[in-house]
Amino acid sequence: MSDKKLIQSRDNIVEAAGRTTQGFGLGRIIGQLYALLFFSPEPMSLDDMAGELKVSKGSVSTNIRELEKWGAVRRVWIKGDRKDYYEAEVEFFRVIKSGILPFISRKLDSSLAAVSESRELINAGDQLKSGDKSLADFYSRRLDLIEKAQKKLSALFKLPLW
Amino acid sequence: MSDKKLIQSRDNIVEAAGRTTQGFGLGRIIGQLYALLFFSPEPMSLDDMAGELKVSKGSVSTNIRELEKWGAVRRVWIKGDRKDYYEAEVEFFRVIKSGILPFISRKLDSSLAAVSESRELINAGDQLKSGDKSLADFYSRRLDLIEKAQKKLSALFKLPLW
DNA sequence: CAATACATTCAGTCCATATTGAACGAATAA
DNA sequence: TTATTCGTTCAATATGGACTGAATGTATTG
Repeated sequence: MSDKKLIQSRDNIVEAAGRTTQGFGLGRIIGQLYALLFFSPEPMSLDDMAGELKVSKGSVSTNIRELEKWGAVRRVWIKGDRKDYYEAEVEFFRVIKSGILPFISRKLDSSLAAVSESRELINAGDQLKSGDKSLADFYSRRLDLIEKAQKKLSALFKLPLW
Repeated sequence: MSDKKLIQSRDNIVEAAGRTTQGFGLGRIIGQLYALLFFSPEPMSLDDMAGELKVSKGSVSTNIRELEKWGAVRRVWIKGDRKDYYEAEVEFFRVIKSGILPFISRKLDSSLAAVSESRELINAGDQLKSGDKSLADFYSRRLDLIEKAQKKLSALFKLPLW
């Protein structure tokens, strides 16, 4: 096997990772970056990564900090070198637990603010015509369903599964 | 409370649902549609929905069938009427279990095809220069990590959590 | 039969946002 | 000090894919 074949097999996964993150609405580069570091025996600098992926340094900077937030990569210091180097956190489940799940959780929380708002809007009104009242009751029961699901979901997210 | 206030509180949630699905890379209308039906006391036709959301009938048709695939809405027949009517499946967890999780699972599976491919590429080569060999070994160990995570993940997806 | 009333399709348009790259600031080196 | 060498920012651009709406197909009605 030539070195070229090895690089090719790595690039194959890099590309797939990019497609995957793109498919989940996270952009292509973030997945490619993680895969690149995951298959790098040595830490890489921003310029290294930009060069390998043929993308701008600005993109690498932005995306690598996103990955850092998730705990998917970490910065490593190399003595006598001013550049920032990064390596991948290779324990997937640590990334999922400490990075991805909280990320999803936060997104959901922010959308649930609307539910509380609507609940207040509905509860606030007391003087109702009879037709409106039955519709308000219906809405109220629907909101109950959402809150029930919310509780189940957040309990699930807190479960120590791994 | 006026009827207007009720509609407003519904639209508030419809909008939030649209933002949420958009945030997850699923498009705005699919979330708005589900929320609209979720808060409708009666089944709605395609024209009803297009009218309420001010979007094209084509969009409604496409998105409602996506929701149908997920089991998030179901078609209901109203006698003596040629239109298709839809109502929401209001049990969130049923939707998550039978619609959303399999959807995610399929996405992940398709990206894991690349892993097998790379595994084969690496295992196929036997005559290696020594430098290449150690890199090949490194890649091989990384692939092991991915497959380990894959197994944990698919086990998790099959867990009867609710 | 023709006319109507519906849902679906898909080429074209449009929009959200991912990505770029020049400008900037900070830190180090000379 | 000035000149480099980094990383970051953000206005501008590029791109993927969501959305539109006219055309199409199909079933029903008259």
